[in-house]
Amino acid sequence: MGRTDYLDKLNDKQREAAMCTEGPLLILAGAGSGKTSTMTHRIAYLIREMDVSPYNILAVTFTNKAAKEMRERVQKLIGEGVNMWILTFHSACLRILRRHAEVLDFGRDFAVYDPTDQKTVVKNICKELNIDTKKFTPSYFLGIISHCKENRISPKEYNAIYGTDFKEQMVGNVYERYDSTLRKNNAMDFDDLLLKTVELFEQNEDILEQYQNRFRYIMVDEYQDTNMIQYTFVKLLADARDRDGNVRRNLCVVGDDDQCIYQWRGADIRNILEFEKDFPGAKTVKLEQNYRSTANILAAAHSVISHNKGRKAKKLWTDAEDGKKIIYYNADDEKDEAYFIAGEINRIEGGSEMKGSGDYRQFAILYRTNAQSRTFEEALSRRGIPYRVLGGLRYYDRKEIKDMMCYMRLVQNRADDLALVRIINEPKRGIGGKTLEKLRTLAQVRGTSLFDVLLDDDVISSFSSKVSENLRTLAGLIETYGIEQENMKLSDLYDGLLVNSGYLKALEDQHTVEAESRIENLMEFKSVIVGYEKEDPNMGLAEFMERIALLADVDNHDSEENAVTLMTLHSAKGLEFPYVFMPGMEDGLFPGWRAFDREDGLEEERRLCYVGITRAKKRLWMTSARMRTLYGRTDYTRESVFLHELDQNLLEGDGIYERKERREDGLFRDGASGRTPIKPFDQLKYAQAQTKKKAAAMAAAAAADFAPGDKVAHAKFGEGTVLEVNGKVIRIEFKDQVRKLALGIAPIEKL
DNA sequence: CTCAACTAGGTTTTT
DNA sequence: CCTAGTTGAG
Repeated sequence: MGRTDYLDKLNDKQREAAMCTEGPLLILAGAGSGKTSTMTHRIAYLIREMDVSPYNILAVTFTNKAAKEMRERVQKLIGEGVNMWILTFHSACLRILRRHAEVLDFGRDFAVYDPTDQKTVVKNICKELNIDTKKFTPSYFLGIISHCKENRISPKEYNAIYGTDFKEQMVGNVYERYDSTLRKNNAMDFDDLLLKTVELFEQNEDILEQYQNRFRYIMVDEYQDTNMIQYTFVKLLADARDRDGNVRRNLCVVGDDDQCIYQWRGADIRNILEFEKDFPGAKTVKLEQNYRSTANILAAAHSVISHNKGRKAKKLWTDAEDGKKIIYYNADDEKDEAYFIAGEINRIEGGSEMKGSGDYRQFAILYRTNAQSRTFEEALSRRGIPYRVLGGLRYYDRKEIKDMMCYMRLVQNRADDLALVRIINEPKRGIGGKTLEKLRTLAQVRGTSLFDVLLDDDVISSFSSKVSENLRTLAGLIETYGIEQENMKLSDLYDGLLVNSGYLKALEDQHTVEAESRIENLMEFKSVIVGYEKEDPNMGLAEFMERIALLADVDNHDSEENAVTLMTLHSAKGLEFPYVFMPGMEDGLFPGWRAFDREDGLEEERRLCYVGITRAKKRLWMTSARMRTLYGRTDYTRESVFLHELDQNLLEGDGIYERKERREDGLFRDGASGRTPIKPFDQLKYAQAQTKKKAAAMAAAAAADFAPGDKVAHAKFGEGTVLEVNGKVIRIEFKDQVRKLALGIAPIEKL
């Protein structure tokens, strides 16, 4: 037995969980209760005390970030680097599938299609089937397809079950074609990674056994967010038998039913609620001591989440001080909200708590939707506060990055028609719809990939000399690098493709600001590649693609960077910050409208709110805006249900935070401020209000522009109308669009 | 075939 | 507000 003093850092419950190594174990870990610490210590304990080889341990998480953190912390505990499977569900499956691809009739280098690729595939199918994509959007089909895959309904089964009406037949048709297209392209989507792995296990007992024997100890993080297929994956691996026939089930799952926020994506909260039923003899350990937040923050979180029904009984407690109260600010509009938050960050940073240390990493602004980030970016940069935005448009979704990735994908996997179509005329090679159509039909008739058609010189020669020349060059390029990739450095391959494809030159010739920034992005991508190379000098193309395919934007951020963090509440799960802002606390935004479609939609939003509140260590702000412009429309709002549910005693003052400063542009009259009284939330009224909302909002917006006694003037301005109040231009109506203008436009007299 | 100009539609959350 | 798709002129 080694020294176990590293376990002293754990509290009794945590230690109990860490040292319980055999049989099924459920760790109900409340927010901030030292979940990761417990898990990593458990792994360390297995290795150091129970003589378990790291080789025999599998730990799965949902995010790369969580996997990375766990690995780092385990390494710290047991010393040297360990080659252990601490991976996300998807990357674990991907690894398994690469090894056994042939068994499933896939090529070893199958591609992984991201949502953009999926959309393209469905779009093409819709075109083939003459489906009006305005009536049925690609995402409509993809939603159903994904749902099917999560619940293991094959296209055949779907048709058998649902083939009744026209719409369902159409969906079934699309699903079937989607599936065969991916297979033909030697590609899998995210859902496939799990689905095919489960199928592999079920259809090949020997392979399953091989993994069962290897992974004798399995741990699952965020178990509350597992869906049906993930559950099956875990169950298959855990239901192993020992030599003497006993079921082993050394499965440890960790989670918190209050933090289940992915039900909309198929997560099944029952997995955690019924763990003890699924795995008889399971032991349950509850971690209820919170080490993260002040007592006030914890109480606030509790006052909100306790409105949910059907929770596992547990209550977090803490030794920490009460701390400051929660600040609520009801802003005029989203700009005012953003300026307030920027001001508060300045105030705290320069205040007694931080004494101007300039450490902006301590702040986070957590919003419901990515669309909200813009206003904050503006307000923060005006005040010179550094920030970084996570999520939103993914780095790898940028056109130029995707294009280069497609070049690389094609080199790796020539059957990837999607990639070829994307880059065949990028840069411009004079290949339009007609040429492409010809190639497509040929490929279809011959039953080969598009690329194979390009290699047929007879075909190529039939085009005009310019086109055929270009196509030959392209095909040659891909072919050459296909051969050379083996003994090439990854970054050289990238450079080679970038230059020899003409992609870089085409951008350089544009001489526009946009092209410049694209080139910059491509250079940045190169440094990403070089970074990977440094990590592993032998990294091949396949491995690189694999690593990058499953990367989310959130994983890409540098946590060392001194900046305020802006991200969605969803991405914030698992993180913590001393100072947290939760803007947009308005019905319709948070909780979002869609929450009312589902039976327990509101409960899920409430859990999201709980997640947000419990991210805060020291202080928490909540804000709302009385008027909000989102997606170009301005609407009046009302305060979020969650604000009403919050224990009002925990709010500073009586819930009203007096504004410290006014916006200097003077768009709003002083008399306009004032707080809507708190009324109990009434869902029915709320729904009715929604139907009348548009008309009311339009009338209200018009009335809001001026008050009785204001000097109002209209004037024609080109094709639009200018509205001026008290000598200041408020807005311009242009055709049917209303554009609010930045100040600085000339007053009417001067027009 | 390419480019620019315009229109229409869609906007929660992610591996 | 965005962007993706369409249209029409070169």
